[in-house]
Amino acid sequence: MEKTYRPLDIEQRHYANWEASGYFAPSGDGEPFCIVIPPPNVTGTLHMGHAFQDTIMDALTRFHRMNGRRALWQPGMDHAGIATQMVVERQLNAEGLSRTDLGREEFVRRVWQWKQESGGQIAQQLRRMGASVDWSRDRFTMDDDLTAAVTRVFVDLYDEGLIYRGKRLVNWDPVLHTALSDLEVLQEDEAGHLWHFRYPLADGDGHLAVATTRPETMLGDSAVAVHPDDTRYTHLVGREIDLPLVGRRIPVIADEYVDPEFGTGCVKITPAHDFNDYDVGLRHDLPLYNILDDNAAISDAAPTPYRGLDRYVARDRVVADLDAQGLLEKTEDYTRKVPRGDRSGAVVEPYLTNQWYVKIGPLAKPAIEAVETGRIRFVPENWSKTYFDWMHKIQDWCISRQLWWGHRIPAWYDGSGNIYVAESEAAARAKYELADDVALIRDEDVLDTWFSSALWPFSTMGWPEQTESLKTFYPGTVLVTGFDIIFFWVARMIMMGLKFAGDVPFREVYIHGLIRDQDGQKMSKSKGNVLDPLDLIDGVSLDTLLEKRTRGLMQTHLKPAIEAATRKQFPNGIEEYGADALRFTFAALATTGRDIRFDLGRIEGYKNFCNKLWNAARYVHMNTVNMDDADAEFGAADRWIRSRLAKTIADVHGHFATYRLDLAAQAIYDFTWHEFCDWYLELSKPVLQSDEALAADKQGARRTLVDVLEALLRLLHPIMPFITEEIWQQTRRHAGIAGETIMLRPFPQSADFGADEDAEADIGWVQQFILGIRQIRGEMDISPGRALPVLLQGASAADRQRADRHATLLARVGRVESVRHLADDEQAPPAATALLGDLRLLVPMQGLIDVAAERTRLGRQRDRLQADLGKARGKLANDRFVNNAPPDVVTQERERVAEFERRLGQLAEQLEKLDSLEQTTTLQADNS
RNA sequence: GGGCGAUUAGCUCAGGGGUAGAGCGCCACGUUGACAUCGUGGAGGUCGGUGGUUCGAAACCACCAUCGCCCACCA
Repeated sequence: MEKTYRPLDIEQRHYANWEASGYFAPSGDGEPFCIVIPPPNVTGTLHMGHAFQDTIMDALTRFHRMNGRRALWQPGMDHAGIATQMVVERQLNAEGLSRTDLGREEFVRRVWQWKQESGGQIAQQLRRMGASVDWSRDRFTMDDDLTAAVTRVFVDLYDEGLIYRGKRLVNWDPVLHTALSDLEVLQEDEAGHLWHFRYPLADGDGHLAVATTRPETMLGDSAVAVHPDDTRYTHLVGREIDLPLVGRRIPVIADEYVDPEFGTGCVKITPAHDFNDYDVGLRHDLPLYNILDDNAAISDAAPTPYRGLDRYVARDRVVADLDAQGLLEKTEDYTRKVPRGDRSGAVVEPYLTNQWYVKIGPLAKPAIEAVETGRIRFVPENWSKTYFDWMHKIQDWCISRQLWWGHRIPAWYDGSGNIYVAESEAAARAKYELADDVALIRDEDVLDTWFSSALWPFSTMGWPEQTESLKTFYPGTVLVTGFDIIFFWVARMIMMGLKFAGDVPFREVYIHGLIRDQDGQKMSKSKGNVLDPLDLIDGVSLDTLLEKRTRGLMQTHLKPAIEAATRKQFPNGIEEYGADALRFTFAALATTGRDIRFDLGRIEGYKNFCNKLWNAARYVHMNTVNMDDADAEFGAADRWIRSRLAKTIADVHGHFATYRLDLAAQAIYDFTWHEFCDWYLELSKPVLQSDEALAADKQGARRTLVDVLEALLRLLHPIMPFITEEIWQQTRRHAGIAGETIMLRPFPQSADFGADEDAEADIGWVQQFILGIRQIRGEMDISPGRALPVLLQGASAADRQRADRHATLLARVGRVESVRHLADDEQAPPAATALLGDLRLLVPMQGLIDVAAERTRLGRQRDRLQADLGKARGKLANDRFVNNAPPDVVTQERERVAEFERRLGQLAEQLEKLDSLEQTTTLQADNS
């Protein structure tokens, strides 16, 4: 092995081998385990959120696979209707073409071509992350069989009356020219105005005032509403208004919807362009005036002067015209919510169109129950509340989109506008017994991308065929996803799964947090703070990083600031950390449900951890060449590390079971670094490097080194697959283990290594001994290389035994030159002191130790002890504590006080000696 | 307007009714044949504030502050 760990040399080699060997496919006959990947957009590239999520899913999959489960991580991609169509349309625009120039068929062909050539980069990036997805089952939401599943679901829902077509207000994106669902519309605060207009009463008896943020919509007003209990306006209800600019007579109506406290208490009602007004219109049977067209320009339904004007031009014109007529009362500054399409960013209009809807109530009810009854569990459980909140007030889902890329709606119309829904035109003719000469035209619309995503857990398994996969891997075990798509995706999968696959789609939903930058900001292209996971794996130069962060920037004025910030944070670019360090970082930060600030310090530290492991392995391998089957005797240190490993393994199992990858990572890290490397490796050296040590003892140490390392690699494999495989390929030979890959070896079990309390106590004593000596050495500035003589005072029989038994360890690891027991009546020489229970470790001072420094050191210890003692005594002096606290707590407190007192006594004695010593020294100095 | 979350060492974060933790950073010393991507020792926190429950609160409860997120039709 090389002296230092170099990730890039090894990672890609192993992945290629795993994939080629078919290791990712489910195998064996264990209990099935299944995770479906949240299908990334075909247009997408891997970002930090993916990398984080994929790390979690891969760690879980590898863990369960190693535990004997028939594990499937189902990969695939989403056709991403709007996003993909936008990408290809942009390309066309660059060629001076539009999609209408091409026509639908040719355009769709172009999209497929784009997908073949440049779609799905993310699949390669997933490989770099080490994702053990079963590529042989890769699926795309537009594949023929998945499309068939979509069509089938649509037809079944339609036949059952759960899909309907209706004309009502939808969120209309005037740039993309499509309807959007409520979820795809983001409400954003924007500065605007509130205009107060006077509307003259038709009988010439004055006017009333209305306030609006959208003056142009007054062209479509059907009424003015007041609150029924608003006595200011009771006399106006039932009278009419002369609508200015339009010349229409509209009524004044009373409706509970109006808030008398707001504005003037009079609301203009525009049923065709506002969701609330639409409802008011329905209640009062008001006419709808659709004054906009598909581009959100003023339509022919409005008076001639405004026709064809953009909505914002029309707004200015309306305000000016009303002002000219003296009808503008006042203009206030006002912040309002502006709805924008989440893809286009365009301001969305409530717009009257024909669309397809899913009647959601009957689907939502069982989906709510599934979570209420615990058939599906959210982790952390808190998120079920978010789920319920949304599900209880869920609205019908608008599923039609006026796009070309997507699953085309399986509905046909005849000349009279009758609708026929079936799997195909032929099926429709058969189903509805239509004559061949009836001309049918297919609906132009496609389905919301999320419609097919909702079927993902069973469509990928071959549904509606009752395939072996479906039977085995549905329901899935756990879904791993971000809270941002609980509504978009999780809820809809639950509804569709229950409806069509006969069961919940997964048993648990693990919700993880968002990856943010070091300042807690969301990573986004426009902020220029994006980190590319591949750059963390491979490293990147500053120049490349600057280029990536500023390329294609919309707001070019931010470029200098982004460059400056990037130069400041990454003056030398980003070094190469490797996929394992990145994965370990994600795992260590994966506390459930909480957002994560990505900290480069952490990944740096975990790369060092890789190096630590690497070098520990080098040491183990170095000492275990040509292992034979000679008899082995396990010494205390061997039994100790085995016991510690058993404990760690048990902890890791527990942490995986509760999805606490952070705690699992922490437990492994601590064991590896602070127990195996810091202690066991050091403790093994005296045995292995000694000429006197018995062959069986040496064999015991060798056996332990290689056994523990080998198990540790398996323990770590789910989080760090590459480095563990690389090392394991050597370790297995030393350990005499068969098997071609660590991936398919069993996950360690606690019982493989027994707990050993005696060994833990024994080595615990050795550690305390050595730590005591080290502390003296460190604080007294004694060279680490210098071996120290140690005197033991007040040793019990057990202390004597241990000191003898572990003399070699103390000598070598503690750098102790000699250990001598002071006789009971023997006067201790001046010495630096460490306490180990009743035992005192004395390091004679002669020529070694500065008396004043030792006194300061002991004084500090004494102060600390006294503070603790004071607190403990205070508690015991409190009757209410003694009477009310649990007896064991009181006992424990008494023991602490005794312990503090004993140690304080020892320290006081030592300090006294130092005092007298110093006096002597001073005396001598005076005399000379 | 509702709801949720966060606030612990300089930074990033665990923890959790009785003794405050890790990594990074900091200080000192150190080339002991696994590792300087390291070793050894050390410094550093009245756990956001106030009140309550309790023998005991950093932890539980209430309120407040600050920050963040989600949902919602006030023109």
